[in-house]
Amino acid sequence: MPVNNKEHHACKKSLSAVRDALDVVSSKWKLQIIIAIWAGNKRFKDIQRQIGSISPRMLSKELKELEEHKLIVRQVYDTLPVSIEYSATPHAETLQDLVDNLQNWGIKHRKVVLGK
Amino acid sequence: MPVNNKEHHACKKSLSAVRDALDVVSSKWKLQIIIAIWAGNKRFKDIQRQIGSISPRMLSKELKELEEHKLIVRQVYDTLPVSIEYSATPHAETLQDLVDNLQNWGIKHRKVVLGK
DNA sequence: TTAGTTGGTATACTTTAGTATATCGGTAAC
DNA sequence: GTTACCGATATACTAAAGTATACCAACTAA
Repeated sequence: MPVNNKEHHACKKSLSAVRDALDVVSSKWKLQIIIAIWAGNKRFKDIQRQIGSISPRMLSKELKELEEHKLIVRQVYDTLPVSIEYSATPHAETLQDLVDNLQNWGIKHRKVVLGK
Repeated sequence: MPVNNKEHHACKKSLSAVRDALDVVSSKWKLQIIIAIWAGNKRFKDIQRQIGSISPRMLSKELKELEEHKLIVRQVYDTLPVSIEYSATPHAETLQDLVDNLQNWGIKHRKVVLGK
């Protein structure tokens, strides 16, 4: 990689944007939760059962953060008792490409490290 | 995002590859170190000075891990005293696209969260 | 002779992420 | 009336990541 290369410059210019992306994508549970919701699980307990190993504390915390990040929405239905449904936003769908890229690089990387 | 969607399936199929990529990319220092090396810094102290805030302990640890990941190589020169040079491998260059994607998603994401 | 550079290591600490487990008020089914 | 489900919260803990600071032997330049 040459010095002052255009791509190098593009890479260096903003690691804070990279950090923003990683805040979402690098946590142990956030992607798994979104995937569980994409798979049709809307309720707290459904998501918890789908993932299997997440504690209610973490699920609660991560759901709140995902909502703050506008990746999911929490809807309260006026039933008795109230029921609550989580759904993924269109913004969450934009994660798909990023996750694919991470995955593909991960596969390539493993081949390089393990000597193909 | 519909259930049983092809893209959804592709996303779910291997979160472990995503984890492999994140092992490299989500640490506080690894990318910064590679960027410092790309910028022409080859020696331990040069890299440390370039980054500015990294402790020698972390730099040492991260350099070792980057070498294990085959992203950099450590060369020992038979001078007096011995001098050591780090350089990035071609494999490290493949990170460029991934980092660009993370960065672009991060920028998009910030716009969404802050309401454009 | 003394101060500084090099490529680190050692020890101890804090901070962040994640785990484990018990509990809650309300409701519904048996 | 008791047991279980729902959507969580509370408290306490462990583990992983990162920080702070001092130090080292070998060498060099003033």
